[in-house]
Amino acid sequence: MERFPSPSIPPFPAARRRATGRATLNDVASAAGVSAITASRALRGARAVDPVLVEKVRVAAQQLGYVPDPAARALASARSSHVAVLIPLLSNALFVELLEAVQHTLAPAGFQTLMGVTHYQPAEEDALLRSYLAHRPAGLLVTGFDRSDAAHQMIADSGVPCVHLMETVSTPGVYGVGLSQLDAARTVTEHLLQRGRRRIAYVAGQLDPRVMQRAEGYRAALRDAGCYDPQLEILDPTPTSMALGGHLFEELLQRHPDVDAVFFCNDDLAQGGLLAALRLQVAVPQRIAVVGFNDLAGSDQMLPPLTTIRTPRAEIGTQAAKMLLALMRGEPVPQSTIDLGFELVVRQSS
Amino acid sequence: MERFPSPSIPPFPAARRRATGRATLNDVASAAGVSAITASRALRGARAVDPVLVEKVRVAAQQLGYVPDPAARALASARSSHVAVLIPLLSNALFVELLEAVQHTLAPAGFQTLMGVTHYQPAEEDALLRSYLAHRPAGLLVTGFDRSDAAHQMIADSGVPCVHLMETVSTPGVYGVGLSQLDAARTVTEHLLQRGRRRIAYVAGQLDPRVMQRAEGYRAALRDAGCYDPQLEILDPTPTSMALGGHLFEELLQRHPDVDAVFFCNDDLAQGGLLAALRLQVAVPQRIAVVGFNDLAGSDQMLPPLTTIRTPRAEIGTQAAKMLLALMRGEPVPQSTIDLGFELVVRQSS
DNA sequence: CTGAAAGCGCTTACAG
DNA sequence: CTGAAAGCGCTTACAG
Repeated sequence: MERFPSPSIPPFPAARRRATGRATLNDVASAAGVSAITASRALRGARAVDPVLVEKVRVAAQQLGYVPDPAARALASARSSHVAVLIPLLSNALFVELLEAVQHTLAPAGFQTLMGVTHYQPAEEDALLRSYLAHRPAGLLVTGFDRSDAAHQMIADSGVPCVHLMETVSTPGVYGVGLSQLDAARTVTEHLLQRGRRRIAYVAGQLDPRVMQRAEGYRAALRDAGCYDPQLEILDPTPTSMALGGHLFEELLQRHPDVDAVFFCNDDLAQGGLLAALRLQVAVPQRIAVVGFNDLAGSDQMLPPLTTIRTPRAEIGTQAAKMLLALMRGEPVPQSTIDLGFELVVRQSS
Repeated sequence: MERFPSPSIPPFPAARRRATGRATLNDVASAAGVSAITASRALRGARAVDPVLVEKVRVAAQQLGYVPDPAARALASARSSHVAVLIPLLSNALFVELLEAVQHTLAPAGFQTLMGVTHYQPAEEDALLRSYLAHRPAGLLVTGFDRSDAAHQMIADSGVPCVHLMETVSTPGVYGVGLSQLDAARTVTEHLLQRGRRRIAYVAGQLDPRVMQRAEGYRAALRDAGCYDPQLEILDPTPTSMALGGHLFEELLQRHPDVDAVFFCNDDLAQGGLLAALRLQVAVPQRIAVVGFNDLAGSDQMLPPLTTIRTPRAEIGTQAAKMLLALMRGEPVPQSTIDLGFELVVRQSS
């Protein structure tokens, strides 16, 4: 009885294999009786391949449970299946909805979304861009047009197709899907004017580019009506929140007892303001009208329900992703800028 | 004068190059006067390399602006720098905070986060897992322990380190960071009992596993107190929202006029309930006490401020990411399960 | 419409 | 502590 039998059949050649055990394109090709490159083309649906062979390859891939290796594909083609999406913040529901729409559109097309949060910091955006661009993404989605020169340069140099979210512009060769923040702000301000308000405040947090564009819309409307008063602007760089909204609302009433309307730059601020009014027993809209921006979850549940501007962020995400898809595929893009507009939603707070 | 001068210097050899123009590891190696493999080891800080050479390589990489190609690295090492994170929903702020913490911990360690949203659908989770696992992620983070057999199998077969989020268990070999949803629910229910409430309702949406674990905690507490009444449970599979909370609150009051407290399974529901109470002029907490779960943004701003359970989701994200980092590096993990607990936050609604 | 060859930019596994 | 060779699994660029 051998305790340590020497194998009668020699072991496999001192394997240098580092294979993962998964089926490879070559496995599929030999199973289908074609070359690797034909299998590759058949699977990608590229170029003309004999339909009979395509079917053979399909079946073989199916049977072997073949899943293409994204790393190999990226290395060989110098382009990955990743799309990097840079958004300022995740704590603003707006961007969450934007992101979900993007992902929902990109995923079925075979692209993975790499999300990066910039926290409104140009330096963070630069770092993310540097890191993500190293991955040679197939496409890039960024928020707004304001960024560092270095960032602009990196994007341009990379040659990666890029679509800008949330704002509108008309610079040729620059792609974007959004709305005019200025026009929307002007619209809701004019709504307050039409309701007879004259002492209208603009209360803002975060002070990112879009918040400042809204400030411009607010100013334009009030200047046209001849009742712009810079004193009625409260601009706080703190990130927006319901708590901040309540706090700034109180501050506003103390500093300007004669104010008869407030335009909050974002709904979370406005919701906090509405709650503060309830706490302070300030009648809305009788004593003071309140309006917000974005129509976030809960605004319709407030007491009174909040008048606001509905922004089409989901549609922005979808359209931007579709535009990017076209750019990545080298297809023609009918228009480089899409303005999706906005909607004034009048509820009981104004 | 030649209109079409033929070049005196021959063009570069009919290049088969498909290079990207970026510096490669070989460029760095020759600039530093070492072999590619030594440069590779020096840059990764792996194995012992002569400190002098390490420095040379560092300088060369710096000067050439070398950025390693993740695709090549993934292909050669059969492991990417991606970590896939599967969460149920992005519309619940809880998961957004969890995700941010994860990303914040993983990014400095050089890992990219790939987020996937399952919408609480096992089939969607299976599809995401299949797709993400094809990318050979370095690690995996999933929410909870409930999933399809296929999903469990895929995770196990992949050999990819995996940490489970949000719940606690003690299955050996299974890694997790979370809290006992049952204990937390029991605690807030006991709080209501201590305040003298006896007709305590449980109002829930979504009905995901954790919501049902909370239901068990609620039942346990009430059974112990001898006042469990299954009639007082309203279980609605609809996703939670403030609007749903308001709606279910009204329904509850109509069906059970004698109810003296409500435990909402999530704060958004509770906030909606509180607003509905205000609208209906139902005194909280005098007529009815209201408590929530998670302590989401705005709960402290409500009227009255909401009593709730604070869950440490950011800390869960951080700890889980750290645990995963250790697993990915093959470092020992002191304990496979971390229970981060919870905190009862008593405000004026109870 | 199809294929043989080369190469993408790294790391593994062996040697020394 | 260092390196030459091979290979990861695809796609590109040429030919035919």
